[in-house]
Amino acid sequence: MAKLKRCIELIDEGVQRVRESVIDLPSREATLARMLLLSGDGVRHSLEQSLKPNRLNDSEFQTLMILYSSPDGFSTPSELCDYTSQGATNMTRITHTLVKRGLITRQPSHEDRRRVQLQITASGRRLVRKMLPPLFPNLALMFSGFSDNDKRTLDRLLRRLAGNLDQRDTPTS
Amino acid sequence: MAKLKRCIELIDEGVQRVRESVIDLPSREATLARMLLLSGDGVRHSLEQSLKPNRLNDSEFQTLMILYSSPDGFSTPSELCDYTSQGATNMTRITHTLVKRGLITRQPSHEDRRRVQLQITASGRRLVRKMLPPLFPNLALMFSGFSDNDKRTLDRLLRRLAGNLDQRDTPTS
DNA sequence: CTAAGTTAATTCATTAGTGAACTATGCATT
DNA sequence: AATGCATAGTTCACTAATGAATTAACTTAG
Repeated sequence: MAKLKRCIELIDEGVQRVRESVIDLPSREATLARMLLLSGDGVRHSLEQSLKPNRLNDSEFQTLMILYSSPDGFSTPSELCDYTSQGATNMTRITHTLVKRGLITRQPSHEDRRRVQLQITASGRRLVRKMLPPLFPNLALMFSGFSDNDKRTLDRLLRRLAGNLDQRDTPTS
Repeated sequence: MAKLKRCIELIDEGVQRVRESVIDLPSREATLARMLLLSGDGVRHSLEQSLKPNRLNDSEFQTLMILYSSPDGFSTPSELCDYTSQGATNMTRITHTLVKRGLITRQPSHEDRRRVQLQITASGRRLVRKMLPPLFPNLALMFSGFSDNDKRTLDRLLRRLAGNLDQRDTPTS
């Protein structure tokens, strides 16, 4: 990494050259889409660098954070799947590793015996409180040079993009 | 998928709740970072849906596109690694699958015998020209409702973000 | 009450991608 | 020419995530 700007230059050049041989190429949109892919990967990479000392990856961290922020500290695998856009298969693995590390517990639900109750442990809460503050400087750096207005605008545009992306897989027919 | 908006709502709620117990949480930045992760994943998912009928994933497609847009249709694995931010290991795999499908050729370089010359084939070019146009409507949908000004702004903000992310892994010390 | 359908979670096989170690070539210095 | 160092590409072992099939438990319609 540490060369996103260079990648964007290469995208610009590539799109430009493809444009010469492919008519109607929506070059602005193609470039934006590539930059969004790149930004997402860059943010994830930066985040995971910060998480690495604690041997958690992004999806494990996210899962732990949801349990942390849940009012009672409880949830279930399927709920966590919804929240994290992970498949059930992967969530099984994630929760197993978190259990193994003593950050959460799993026990069968009494109301619905298909379900599994997951709960964050005291140790899990402690880890979250320890991990969060060191992430803040990264976030600040990431958006350094962004005015309040820039941030609001980016927020607005990303929400609109999300709405549009949702359309795609919702066949309107 | 098809629920990015829902995920963003959950992020909003989660960040709000974490804010109550963690002082100094930069909630706006945290939300933006999560939305960028989500957007990147959403764009990739949408793109890969479109690529699937041709049994290519994003990194294979990207690799093929670079060879397509290269003036002479030539490149080398290490160059492709730079362009795609893929590791050399993975590029070995990617080029092997593209060769197997007859979309590119590989032959040892004469100038430098460590190198491998990769070249897109006529069949590879044909596939690219066939695949591109069906992607355009998706790109249009993705940015529907975006004014020219919105697109310019998003472009500008993402470039700035990329610059900031590059800082992170470049220890200024 | 029971048959059919749905949901929750898991297992297994497979795909993608990474890091470390290795081979071979080229390059620079003496 | 011999030594040391850097680069290009590969292999191998491993991690992360997905899709298909499976098991068990709940739900609903007849």
